[in-house]
Amino acid sequence: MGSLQTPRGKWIEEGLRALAEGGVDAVRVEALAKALGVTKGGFYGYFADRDALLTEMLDTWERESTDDVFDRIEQEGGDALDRFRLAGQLTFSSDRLLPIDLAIRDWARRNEDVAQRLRRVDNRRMQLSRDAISSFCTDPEEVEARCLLAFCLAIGKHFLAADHPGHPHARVVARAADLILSRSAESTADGSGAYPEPDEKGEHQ
Amino acid sequence: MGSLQTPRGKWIEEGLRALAEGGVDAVRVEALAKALGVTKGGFYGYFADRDALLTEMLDTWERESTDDVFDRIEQEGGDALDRFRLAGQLTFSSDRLLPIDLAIRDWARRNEDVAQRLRRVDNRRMQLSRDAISSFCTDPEEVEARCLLAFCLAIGKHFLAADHPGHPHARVVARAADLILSRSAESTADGSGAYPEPDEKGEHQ
DNA sequence: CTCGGGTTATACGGTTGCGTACAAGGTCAA
DNA sequence: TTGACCTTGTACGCAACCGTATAACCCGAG
Repeated sequence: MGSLQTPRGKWIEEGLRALAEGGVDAVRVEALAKALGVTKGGFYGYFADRDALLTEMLDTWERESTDDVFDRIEQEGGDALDRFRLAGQLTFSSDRLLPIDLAIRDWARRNEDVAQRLRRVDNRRMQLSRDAISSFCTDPEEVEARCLLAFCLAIGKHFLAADHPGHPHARVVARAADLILSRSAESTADGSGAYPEPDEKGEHQ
Repeated sequence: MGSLQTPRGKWIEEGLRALAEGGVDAVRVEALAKALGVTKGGFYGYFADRDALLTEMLDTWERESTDDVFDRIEQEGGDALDRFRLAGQLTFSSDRLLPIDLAIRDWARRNEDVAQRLRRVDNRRMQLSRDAISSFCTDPEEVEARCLLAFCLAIGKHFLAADHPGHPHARVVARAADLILSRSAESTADGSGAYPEPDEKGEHQ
């Protein structure tokens, strides 16, 4: 019954680590076994095959990315903007979830099942964004446009390599968030930004 | 001398096709050979190994994505905004370049050499964006922020799966571009958008 | 201690992929 | 026609990986 030595969850965990680091193709049974300090002997006791592991990895990711985040938000309370910001932090400032998220996005471009899951997740997230932005923007189409921009920024910045000579990257990101999440695009000249990016560690310089 | 049967370029071309469709890991010598209707016999006459092919694929992509595009822009002329828009179309509305671009972005996250190339390319593109946006926005930091948003939108939208119920995706994208590329974020209530996305084929519904 | 259930190591067969060696074929010029 | 050169097919060794079978191992219960 008990998974006493290398429990089911360890394989999933290691699988997600490999996915985050090297993409789906890096999730290899024997490689995971080596990383866990065992051989693949036990693996097929828990999973029918590699595909079964991938499915459970996606289940785990989907739960952590939605249910867990929404539970936490429910707990904290706050208005729509607070909830949106907390969700964004929990998801896109997480050293655990962010790299998995990015890897899954690339995976989804080539696998319809994964794309469908991602759509479920993104749609739930998007609703938070919609609620938040609706609180200061009345035009429904503009709300959608701002939502789109918010997500494109949160995700796209990790796929961009351009520099901003003379401007710290974190500051440019904060300023961009400002443009999207403020009632108007008038510059808020102090650059501290209403929605700072706490985990910006100088990527892309 | 002359590459008379399955020229060097054919391998690169097929390699880029495979890259666009399945990512780096899909670029396999024997698979390319089969796609070209030959065996891998000839491959190693042109390339030292698989890595040499990958390098030349990147060379080709970099040239097509920068030099070729810039030449074309030079030819057409126009003000900074025209040039920026044409560059965007040539790059991100190209059935050829776009999928390669996206695949390379994911590749770059795991390979420093590729990341460096991508940085070169993105920085050149970003300068076009900077010139264009500077023509109507004076705050240098805001210019950078808008440039960032423009690129995040152009690229990020392909990594997002969220829907916009009740709003055609193409229209939301056009509206988002409007927000970034108009002097202010005041809604331009007719949704036709100053910067439509000509090649939006209803992705994500 | 001994037995039994669950977990793991080991060994195997099959597939796919890289890179090499060499033979076979085609083409062009002498 | 013949021979040189270039390109390609075929065959090979090697490694990584999947999934299976089976034997060894560890543990707690009786």
